[in-house]
Amino acid sequence: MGIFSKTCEYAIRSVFFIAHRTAGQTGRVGIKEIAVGIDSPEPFLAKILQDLSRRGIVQSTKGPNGGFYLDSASLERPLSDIVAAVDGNDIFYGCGLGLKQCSEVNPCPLHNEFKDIRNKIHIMLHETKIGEFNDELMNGMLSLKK
Amino acid sequence: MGIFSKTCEYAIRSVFFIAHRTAGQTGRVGIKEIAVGIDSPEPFLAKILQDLSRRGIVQSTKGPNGGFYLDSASLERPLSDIVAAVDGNDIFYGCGLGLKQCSEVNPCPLHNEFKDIRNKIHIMLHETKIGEFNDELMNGMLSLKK
DNA sequence: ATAATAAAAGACTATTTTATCTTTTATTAT
DNA sequence: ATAATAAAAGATAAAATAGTCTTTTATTAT
Repeated sequence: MGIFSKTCEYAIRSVFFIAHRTAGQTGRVGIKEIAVGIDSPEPFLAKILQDLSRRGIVQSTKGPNGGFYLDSASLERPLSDIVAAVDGNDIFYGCGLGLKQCSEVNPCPLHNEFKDIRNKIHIMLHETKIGEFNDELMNGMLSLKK
Repeated sequence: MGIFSKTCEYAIRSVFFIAHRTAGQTGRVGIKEIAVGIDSPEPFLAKILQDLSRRGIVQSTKGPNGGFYLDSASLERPLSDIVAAVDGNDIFYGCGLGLKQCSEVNPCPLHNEFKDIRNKIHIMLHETKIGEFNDELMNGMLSLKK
C-alpha cells in the first residue's frame, strides 16, 4: 500500500497527462491515449475520469474530436484538490494509528510526529499545481508510466 | 485509507499496549485484555499477534498465566520493524504515484518531494522505540483506544 | 496423569478496492 | 437527418483486505 490509493495514483497521473497534452492548445485527448500514456487499465481509468469530470477537476466533451482537457482555472488548482476528492482528507488530518478521537487533548503516542508529517504532505500537495510540470513532461524529463 | 493498513495500526497499538502492561515485571497479558485495551476485534488481533510472534517481534507463552509480553531486546526495537513486517517497505521506498521504475534517473513529477517525506517517516519510525512511551501510557497521558 | 487455560493454526466469511463489460447519451461531420 | 465517435452511466466480476469461527497444541496447577 502506498500513501495514496491506486485510484488516486491513476487520478493524479492522468490529470498530469491531460495537462501537458492539452495545455495552451484547444485540443482534447481521448481516454485510450491517456490510459496508454500512464499505463493504466482503460475502463478503470474511464470511471476515475468520469468522477473527476463530475467534480469539475477535469473538463470533457463527447463525440468526434471529443475527449478530456483542462481549462486555465483547472491548470492552476493544487494537487491537494485531487487527493481530497479521491481519497478524502484522512491523509491530511487522520490519526496515524487509526484512532477516531486522537487530538491535542487525547493524543496517541505518535500524535505530534504524525501531525508534522501530514502537514508536510498537505503543504507540498497544496503548493504543487496541476499544470506545473507541463514543460518537463513534454520534453520527456519526467515520467508518468513505468 | 491511512498511512498504514488497518492490520498495521492494530499491530503498533497492540505492541505499545503489551509493552506498557508488561515492562519491568515478569507478567504477561492475554489477547482479550489487549483487544479491549486498544479497541480492536479480538480474533483479528489474535491473527496479527500470531504473526508478530512468529517473527519474533513479540513473545508469547501458552497455558495458564500465559499471554504476550516483550523481552528487553524487543522493547528496544524501532517501530519501523513492525511496519516493515506488516506493511512492507513500500512506505519507505515506493513511488508516491505508484510507478515501478521511478528513480533519480527516471523520476515521476513528485519524486523529490516524496523522497523527502518518505525519509522523514522512515527516520521517525526508526528513531522511535517500542518501549519509549511506557510511562506516559501507564499514567494515562497517551491513548491507544478511541 | 488430568483438567483448565491460553495461544497457534487453519478454514471460512464479509467488505472494500480494483477492474471489466454493456448500454446510453451527447457531439460532430457528412 | 444520419452515421460515426467518444464520454457517461450502470451493472458485474475479480482480487485484496479485514474479520470470524473451530480445532489443535503447549503450559500450568491440581
